[in-house]
Amino acid sequence: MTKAVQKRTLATRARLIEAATALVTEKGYGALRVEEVVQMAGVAKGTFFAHFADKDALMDLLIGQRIDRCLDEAELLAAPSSVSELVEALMPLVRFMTCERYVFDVILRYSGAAAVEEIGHIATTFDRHERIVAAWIAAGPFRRDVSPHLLSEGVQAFSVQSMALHFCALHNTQSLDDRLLTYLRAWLIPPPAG
Amino acid sequence: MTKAVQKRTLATRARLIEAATALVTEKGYGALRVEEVVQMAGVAKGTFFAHFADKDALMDLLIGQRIDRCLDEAELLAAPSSVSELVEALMPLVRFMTCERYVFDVILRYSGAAAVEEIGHIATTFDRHERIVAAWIAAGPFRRDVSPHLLSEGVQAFSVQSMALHFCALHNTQSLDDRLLTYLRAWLIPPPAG
DNA sequence: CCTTTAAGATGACCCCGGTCATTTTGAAAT
DNA sequence: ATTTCAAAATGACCGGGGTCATCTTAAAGG
Repeated sequence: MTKAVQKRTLATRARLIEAATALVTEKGYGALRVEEVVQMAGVAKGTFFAHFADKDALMDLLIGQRIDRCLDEAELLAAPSSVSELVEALMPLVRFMTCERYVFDVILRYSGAAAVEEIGHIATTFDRHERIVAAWIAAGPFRRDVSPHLLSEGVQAFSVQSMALHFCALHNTQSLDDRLLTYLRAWLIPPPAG
Repeated sequence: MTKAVQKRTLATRARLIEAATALVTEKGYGALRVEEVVQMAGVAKGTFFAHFADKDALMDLLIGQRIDRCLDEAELLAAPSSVSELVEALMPLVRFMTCERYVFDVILRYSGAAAVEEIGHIATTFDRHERIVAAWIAAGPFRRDVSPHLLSEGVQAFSVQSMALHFCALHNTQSLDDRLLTYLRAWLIPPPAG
């Protein structure tokens, strides 16, 4: 009964994504124009919007895919055994997320999670990332008075904060990784008893 | 020599802001249209952009003003003596920031701080907020192994995280203040010695 | 094969933010 | 008063995202 989707549909969709990917590779995410995508894919503009709710939905897909590849690599890593190793492990993703201001904006908009009906790719990757980091934390020498899950959410919060300040005119004295290191030491290492 | 600014200029700018404020009050921030603002103010469209770099710059001003009023009230409060009192003190601002999805988006975009040349209103209010909270923390029964400044930055990070998850389809089981409370307990209260 | 029909594709059109060559205006200099 | 000129205002225009009535096509039923 769910056999309504035609072969043609998938082909068109694939061509759109292929064209978009090529254009992003060539000129970056922020410079992507729907007009150019449909022209390169050889379809009409309306067709684009039959496949994607809006331009952001395509961005969500493309960026989500890239993030997923980062996470694939992250999963191969051994659990970090110190905060600085953790920062090291987080950096590939952080670097992608800050490669363009526009990319960071889209991610913020979609991590804080899209429309309520449909859950986007980026929101899904945030979940996946949270689980990976939680597993690292559970295996490492970090505080144990709260759950790895909560600690992992905190790592995300501090990562976002570090990235936001990285783009901020008021606070670009410290480097992104130094700042993240400072935050995560305070968050993950139990202070000496007092 | 710096006497180039005419009276007319200030009057026009005031009319634009007045019109925008009225329209926001009537229909919300997300529904604001530049076209309507200039019509109500009785000026041409081009004039708007002679006074504001873009629509976001006006939003930055309007939202920044509202945040400043929240902070004025926050400054009158006594320093909170527990995490739950702190959350209580933070909530008025948090509630405004989440009053519309659009408002939260603008704030994220501008707290992460606008163009590098010009520092926006919102970015300035984030700084002010950080100082107010740092003073509260310094006066309260919170951990002392790291600076109030750093702790305050963390409070902002967790506030943003809580608001983002509030808008997220995947994570709206817990209420915003409950979530913030959980984060801040873990952040501000030193875990028992171990 | 031909008919039927719903999924898919189309492109003219709209909306709205932002630009810029041109015109108007205020006030300083003569 | 008149001239001058830079600041301010103007509105036709553009770019780009998004819509929708209409046309095309794939494939199921006869």
